Amino acid sequence: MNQSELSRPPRASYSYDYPRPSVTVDIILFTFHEDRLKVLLIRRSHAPFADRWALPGGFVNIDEDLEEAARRELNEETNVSDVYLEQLYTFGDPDRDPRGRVITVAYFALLSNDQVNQLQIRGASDAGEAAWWDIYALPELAFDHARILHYAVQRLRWKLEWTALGFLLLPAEFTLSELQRVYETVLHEPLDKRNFRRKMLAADVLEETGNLREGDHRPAKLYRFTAKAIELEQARRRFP
Amino acid sequence: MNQSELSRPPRASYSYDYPRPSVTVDIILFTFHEDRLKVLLIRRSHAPFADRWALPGGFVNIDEDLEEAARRELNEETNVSDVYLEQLYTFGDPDRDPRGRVITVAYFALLSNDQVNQLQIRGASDAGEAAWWDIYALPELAFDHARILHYAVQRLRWKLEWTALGFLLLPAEFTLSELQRVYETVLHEPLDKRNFRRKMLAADVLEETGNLREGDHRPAKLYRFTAKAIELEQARRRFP
DNA sequence: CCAAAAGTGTTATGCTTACACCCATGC
DNA sequence: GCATGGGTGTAAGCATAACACTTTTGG
Repeated sequence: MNQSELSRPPRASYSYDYPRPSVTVDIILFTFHEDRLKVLLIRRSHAPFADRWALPGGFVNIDEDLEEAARRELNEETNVSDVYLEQLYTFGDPDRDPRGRVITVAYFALLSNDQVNQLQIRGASDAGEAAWWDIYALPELAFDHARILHYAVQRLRWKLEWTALGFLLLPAEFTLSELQRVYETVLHEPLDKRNFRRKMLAADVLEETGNLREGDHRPAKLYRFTAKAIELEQARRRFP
Repeated sequence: MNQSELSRPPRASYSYDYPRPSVTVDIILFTFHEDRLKVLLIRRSHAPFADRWALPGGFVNIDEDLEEAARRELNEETNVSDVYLEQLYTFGDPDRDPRGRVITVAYFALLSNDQVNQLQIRGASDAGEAAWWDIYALPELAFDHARILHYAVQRLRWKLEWTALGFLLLPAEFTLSELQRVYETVLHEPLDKRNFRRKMLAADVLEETGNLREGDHRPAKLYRFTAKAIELEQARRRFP
């Protein structure tokens, strides 16, 4: 920024007299549950948009980093602390909140399937109820949250196409079919089983755990992601 | 955001009593000039970081969209109005500005070579002098601007690898060699001439203008980007 | 033995890469 | 005629996409 502004001598109005916007963080927390891609929403209990569903989030404290604020808010509302978080985009349309200027930094988060069950959603008091919603059957959302969520879904798709992040939505051990279902659900298109498996295995990011998923039918091998894969995925590189 | 926060009944402190950060935009304006990738920097005239170079930018007005703020600042300091602009990232480390909490939304901008010459850099008054700096020979920067700029260069590389944005740095008509030099400079690696040309032409985004660049040696065909290419580049798709 | 999901290979096509020489012009 | 940058083709390797049947288990 022209932070030189900040240090200009007082003229008509001193720099710090500029009216300041409020800054919030919003979190789009995705998970994969019962073959559905889900997002966590909170039901608003007050106007505006009372009873409408909204993304979890809240104010950034004055001495707190943005990502830290996102983690804190998420932790306050869901009790989860160990999630993948990445900054998505900053939305600052002056009319996005009817009560005043609120700029929001949106964060995109992935929660593994097994964390979901342990998860204790708080905030039933005045934050209103919280619930997981299927991404393909959403209610009407408050503010510009529909737009934010749409943007987040696009980003998630892109991530899955080019990185190995898919596993972050699954439990530590999973079958290739389960992984494929994640990809199919997120990308919203069917994938060829043989090609999917070959590509995934060729990427050299999976290893067999030695365990089997016993179920109704033929048992399936369980896999986990290798530590190497988790590093690799940080470096944004083409990847299945 | 949990904009529900905003509407919670007053408790210990009313929501709007939260101390608010300042919000600025910073612009990383790239161009390509004399075979160098350049960025516009402004010399600070006041503390902190007096005499250090910084990215252009300034406060977001209370009723102004973020991108609008970026365009306004850019226009105020450089007189350019028709640039490619895209949001880069939001930097919000509480200590990034020694004078207080300043969150900055960074924008990434591309200016074509021929716009550079017409460009009248203003702000010699108290914003200090402005200058184009070679990206590979930068001075020390104020605040966390080195980090922001580094991030912007990464984004620019990525853009060039996967989209056809390269032409935004060049004049309306250019030779394939000139285009190749842009790519080589930005990516910071040599490219094979035949492969580069084939890929570019195969992408079906260039057309001959019919004119030739006359020079010291054999004249070169001039190309322009097709209208289609400019649309296509919006859709983030693999591309030379 | 039947239903259901797991698992497995081959071929054709297109993209990527590596690589070296002739061409047109100005001086 | 020579120096300089403009311009061109081919072959090998690799990734992708399309496609159908057998295996293993539980009931």
